Amino acid sequence: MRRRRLEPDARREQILSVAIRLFGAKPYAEVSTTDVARDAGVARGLVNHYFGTKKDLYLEVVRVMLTVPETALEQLPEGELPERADSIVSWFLDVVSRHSTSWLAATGAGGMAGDADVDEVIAEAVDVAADGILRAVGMGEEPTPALRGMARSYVGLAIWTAREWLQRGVLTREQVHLLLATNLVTMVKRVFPQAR
Amino acid sequence: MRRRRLEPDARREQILSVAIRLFGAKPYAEVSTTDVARDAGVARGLVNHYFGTKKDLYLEVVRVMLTVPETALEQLPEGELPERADSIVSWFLDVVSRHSTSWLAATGAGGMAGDADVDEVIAEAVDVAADGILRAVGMGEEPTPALRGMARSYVGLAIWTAREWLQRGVLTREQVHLLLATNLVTMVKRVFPQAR
DNA sequence: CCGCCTTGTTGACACATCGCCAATAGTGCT
DNA sequence: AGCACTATTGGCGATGTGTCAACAAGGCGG
Repeated sequence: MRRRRLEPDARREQILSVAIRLFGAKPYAEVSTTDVARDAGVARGLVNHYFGTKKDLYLEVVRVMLTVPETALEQLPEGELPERADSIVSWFLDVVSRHSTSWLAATGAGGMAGDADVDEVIAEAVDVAADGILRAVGMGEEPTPALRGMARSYVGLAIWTAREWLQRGVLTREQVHLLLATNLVTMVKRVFPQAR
Repeated sequence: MRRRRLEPDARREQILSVAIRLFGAKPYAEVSTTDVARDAGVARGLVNHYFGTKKDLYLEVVRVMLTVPETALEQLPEGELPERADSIVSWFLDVVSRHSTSWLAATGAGGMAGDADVDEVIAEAVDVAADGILRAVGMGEEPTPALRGMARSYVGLAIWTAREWLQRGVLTREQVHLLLATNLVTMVKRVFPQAR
């Protein structure tokens, strides 16, 4: 058995990519650290050495899966509210459908049966998305906690609806788009103003 | 060690109630069948004897937690759409806040890291809720799959928003009510009609 | 080219949890 | 009281996880 030494960063990266693949394909409980180690061609102890506990590794995986999307909401959409809403929704659906499998796995992890650490990772990603929404609709100037809460609720709607589309396939993209854009307009005009 | 014999139904019920308490307080992974057995004053093997696997027990627990709510949407609300929406939302918030802890635990299980069986149990509960919504707004006559999907999305919004309220406490009940009622009206008037 | 030394890597040990099943002992019935 | 039925037990084997001392790959100085 010839064993090779790698730079810590490289080895860590390699193990992580294997873990992402496995956790993306099977639920948490059905992926053992032995599986990860075997697929990475590495001793099981090394996984713990680099990532600590199995849950720590999983948290890292989910964090990566959810961080991918936040790449390009840079250019804020122009125009009136309805057009802006369309742009935002289109962008969201593009991103989500591109990494659908990993995105579904990450959002489906939505709690890991109530685990606090996993919840926190997801909550952070939702926070980022919610702030992005508020900025895109022109209400990003130091929002109140209540306003951010409402925006997070909308993100929740978006996640659920996208899952309905990608996972169950009962909605077309057009229907999803309509649903999300319409509700976003309603939120901005009728609900968000009541947050004070 | 005096051991007592119980009727199978009684014993099963007793173990289940203990399991509900424990799974309601701690996440899945942090509750061992040993804990359940100890709190029930019973050998661990008996838990398996009555419920099969640990996950089977957990499924039963979640099923009970989510079935509680569907008690009393019997009397359909009267009046025009906005009034109906208010009634539905009020009913939902009442039910949810009454069993808040167990409801939070059950919906927070929303995925258990992607486990298919848990997902299915939750999906069934969401289905029931979605059909209830459609009936309450007068669109319950054999809905198309797309319409039911849209209704499920709304249920998702309701779940997320209620969690935002009960768990994080950044929204008042009034704000939650406004958000859900307003979006429900929008859904019924502008989105649901597009499902064909 | 060779020995050393740093440190990436391994293998095994201890521990926890779970599913299973033969053995045991309550409990109602004759 | 004795018996039969079955609820209940306790332990076995398998699997998974975290830890840690020991090992060796590969660069460096001599």
